[in-house]
Amino acid sequence: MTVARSLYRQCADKSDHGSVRMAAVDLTTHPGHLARRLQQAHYLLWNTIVSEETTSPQYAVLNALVAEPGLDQRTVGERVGLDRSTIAEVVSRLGRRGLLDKVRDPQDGRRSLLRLTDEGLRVHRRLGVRVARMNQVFLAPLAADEQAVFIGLMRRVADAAEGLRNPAEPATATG
Amino acid sequence: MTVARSLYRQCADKSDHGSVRMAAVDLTTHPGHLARRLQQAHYLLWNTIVSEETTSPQYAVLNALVAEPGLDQRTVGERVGLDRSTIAEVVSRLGRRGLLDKVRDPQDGRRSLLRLTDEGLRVHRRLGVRVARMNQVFLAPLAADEQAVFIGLMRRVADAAEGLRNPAEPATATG
DNA sequence: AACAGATAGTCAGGGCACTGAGCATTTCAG
DNA sequence: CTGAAATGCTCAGTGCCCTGACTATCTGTT
Repeated sequence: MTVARSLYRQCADKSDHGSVRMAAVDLTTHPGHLARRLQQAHYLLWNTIVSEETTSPQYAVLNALVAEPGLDQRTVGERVGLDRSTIAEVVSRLGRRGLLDKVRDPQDGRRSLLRLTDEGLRVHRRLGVRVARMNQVFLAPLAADEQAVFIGLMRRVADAAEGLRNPAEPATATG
Repeated sequence: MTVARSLYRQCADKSDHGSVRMAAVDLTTHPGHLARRLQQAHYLLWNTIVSEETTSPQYAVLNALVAEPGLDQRTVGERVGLDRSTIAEVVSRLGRRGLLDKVRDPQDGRRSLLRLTDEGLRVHRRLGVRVARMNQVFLAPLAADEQAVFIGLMRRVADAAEGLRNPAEPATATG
């Protein structure tokens, strides 16, 4: 209701210059801007604490394949939240480093089936401890109960937006 | 304390294959992974609700220059959370579109001073309403009080990590 | 005046993330 | 069985984001 009003106070009075600055908003109250800064913070911590070679999205892919070996590329992307183009790039890099194998599905010639190599498994295992430590550092500014709340809220917002991506099938029966 | 243990349960027993999957973690409990997904969600909403031409970081730069016209490039980057390389690219794009002017500081030949053009001001004003609407949609899955909590938590985590970037001057007087 | 260090900006390079176009394969309707 | 629709993937193009190397300018010493 009043949110839009308070965020963007149009200056009806125009005292030449002083009121022009009123048109600017405070970005630290914008969730989108904070989400971006949060991700940058995470990028930084990952790079210093976890690994400089293996990125967070790459680790996510390795992790998905540890959980479900032989998954096809599209599904892996869906599991970790990467679109078709991005998952292709990430998989390509992991393949180039010999961390996973990629084979055409004999049953369905469109699919690419992915499977970790021993080296891929080893990298995933080695990084696990550091990832946990990084998570602690990331959330360190919050008290224990706040951390739980924070994660819950992030998940709910992210999941909600996920629904907007996959427009949800029109539910078969229409008339 | 127990966080690392619960997040990454090493499988001591090895029943061939079933226990291997235990090594995988649940990414939906990882703040970093959620931060990435959150930012993607924001990107999507921005693209559909606010603008396809002007991105969120670009808007942030415009906004900073509305608040403080004639600011130098580095400081603008600091205000909106963009490093020297990224701010250069964003400014270049905005300049190419004629939304801002960039001039060398006569007082200090290293600096580039930035100032919005009339068109830049117009774009910023036009987007303001949509940005507010987008923020509402983004936070819609949360109740009003939860939204406030969420923003507060994000800000604290982001600000804390900010400190790690700029190692903080040794603070002059120590004794 | 000269030199060392700090500072602002550029450039090259690598990675993530999206869209839109296009290709091959599979599936389904007729 | 055949053509249309759906599906999985690739490719080109754009933009954000970082690091490390380099240039130009300024500043404080000596």
